[in-house]
Amino acid sequence: MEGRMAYLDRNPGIDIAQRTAVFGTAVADEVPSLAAFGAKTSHFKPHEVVYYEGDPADRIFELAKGSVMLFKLLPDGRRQVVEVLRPGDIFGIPAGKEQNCTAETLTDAKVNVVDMNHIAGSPDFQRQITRCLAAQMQVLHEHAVLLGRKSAMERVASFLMHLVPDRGGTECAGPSETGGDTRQLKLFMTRQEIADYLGLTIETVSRVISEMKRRGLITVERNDEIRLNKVCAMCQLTGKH
Amino acid sequence: MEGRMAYLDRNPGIDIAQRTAVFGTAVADEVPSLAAFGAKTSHFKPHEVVYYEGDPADRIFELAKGSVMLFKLLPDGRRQVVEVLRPGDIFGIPAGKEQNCTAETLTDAKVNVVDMNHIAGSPDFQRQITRCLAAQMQVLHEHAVLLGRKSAMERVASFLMHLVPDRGGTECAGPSETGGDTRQLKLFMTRQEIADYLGLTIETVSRVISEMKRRGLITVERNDEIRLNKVCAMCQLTGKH
DNA sequence: CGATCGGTTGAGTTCCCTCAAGTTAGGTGG
DNA sequence: CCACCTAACTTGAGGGAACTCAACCGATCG
Repeated sequence: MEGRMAYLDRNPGIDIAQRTAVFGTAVADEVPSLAAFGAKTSHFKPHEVVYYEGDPADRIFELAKGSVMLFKLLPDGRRQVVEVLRPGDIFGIPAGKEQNCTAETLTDAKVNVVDMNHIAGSPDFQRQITRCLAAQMQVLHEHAVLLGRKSAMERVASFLMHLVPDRGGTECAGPSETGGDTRQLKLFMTRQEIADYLGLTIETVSRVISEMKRRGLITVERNDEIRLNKVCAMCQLTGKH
Repeated sequence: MEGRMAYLDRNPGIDIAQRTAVFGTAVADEVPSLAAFGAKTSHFKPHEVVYYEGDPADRIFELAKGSVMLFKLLPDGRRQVVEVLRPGDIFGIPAGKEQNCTAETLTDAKVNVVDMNHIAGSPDFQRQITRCLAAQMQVLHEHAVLLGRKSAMERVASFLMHLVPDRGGTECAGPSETGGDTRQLKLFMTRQEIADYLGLTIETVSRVISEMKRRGLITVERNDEIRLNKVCAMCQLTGKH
C-alpha cells in the first residue's frame, strides 16, 4: 500500500524468516582477531546469505574480508538495509534468541565464526565487542539522521562521502592532496541496494546520480565505479556543513 | 534548504556542541545496577540536558528512573531524535572521545553515572553493557525500517504500539485481556518531539492523530494521554502485519 | 544476435511539507 | 473570578520532492 516497490516483488519465491541481530564500522582490509578464540573461517561468494532473520542466534560473526550488508524486510516486501559492514566489524550478536536481520554478502567475503559461549568468559573479547558495538551505534545514529531528515541529494552525497576515507569526518583532511580534490570510488552495491540503504527508490537514486553527473561533480566510469571530481563540493551537499 | 522546520528556529540562541554516543531498550520502572560500581546518582527535571553532543565522553550513564531522549542536530537546525531511553538503559558510551548525541530528559529522571575507567575491568559489567548495547542496536534497526520505509500513519501507529508492553512484539499476547482490547497510554513527549523522533513534521503527526481519532481508533484524553480503543487494529497499521 | 539484467529517463500522481491562520488549555494578575 | 497571555496543538490551502508506472538504453552472455 504505502510501500515503495517491494523487494519481494523483485525477488519472487523468497521465503522469509524473522527476528534479532547487529552491525558496524571499521577500517582495514583484512583483519584477524576472533581467530585467537578458535574461530572457524567461512568463505562466501557475492550475494550469499550468511544468516536469515529468525535464525537461531548462538554464534558471533566477524567480517575478516569483503563487505556484508544487514537488512530487514516488511511483510509486503519493503526492504531496509540497516547497515553495511566493513572488515573488522562484529555482527550477529542478538538481543534475543534469534537474528533480527538477514546478513548477505556484497562481495567475496571471509567471515570468522565463534560459538557464543566460547568467548563469553573473556574480558578482553568483551571489551572489544563493546568498542565495536559503540562504533556501530554511532554509525546508526548518523544513519537515522540521514533517513529521517535528509533530502535525496543529501543522502546520496552522504553515502558517497562515507566511501572516502579521511574526508567529511570531524577533522577533514581537506582538499590538499597531491593531484587535486578528486577520488575514485568502488561502490560494491547495485542501485537497488543503495536505494534500500538510503530509504529511496532505485529511480530516485539514479536521477540524483545523473544530476551529479550533469553538474560535473562526478564521472561514472562504470556502474559500480564513480570518480568524485570535487570532493569538497560533494561534502557540501551532505547537509553536515 | 531541503529541511523541515528547524529545531534551531524554534529554539533560538542555542549553542550547539558536536560529536560521539549511544542508547537503549528496557522494561522496569526503577533499576539499580551501576550503583554497585560506586556510581553517583544525579537527578534531573523535565527537559534538562544531561550532556551535549561534543562533550568529552569519559563517563557511563545509566537511566535509573524516568525517560531520556538522545538527538542529533544538523547545522541548519533540523533535528533527529535517535533514541528514546527507558529505565535500565545504558548510554553515553562513546566510539571516540566525544559524545555524538545530546541527551535530554523528557520527564523527571534519575541517572547513575560512573567514570569509564572505574568499571573497564569488570567482566560482569562488560557483559551487561554488551547485552544492553545489543538490545539498543535492535531497536535502532527497527527504527531504521520505520524511518526509511514506513508511511506517516505507519510511523505513528508503530510509535504508539511501542508504548504498549506485551503487544505487537514477536509473540503478541493478543486482545484477550480482561476488559477488552483497549489501553491507556502516557506519551511523555510533545508533538514536536514525536515528529523529530519519527522523521515527520509536527503538522503531519497532528493530522495523523486526528485521523486516528476520526476512525475511532483512539481517544485523546489529554495532549499527552491517549486511549487506544482497538489495540489490534492499531497494530495492523504498523506495517508489520 | 536475441535475451537478460541493471540502469536511465519520462510522465503523471501522491504523500507529506510549508506557510499561515485558527483553537485549546493552562497559568497569571488585576 | 474573569480577562488576558502564552505555549502547544490543530486545521486548511497550496506546492514540491519523491514515488509509481512504463518505456527505453547499454552491456554482457550464451
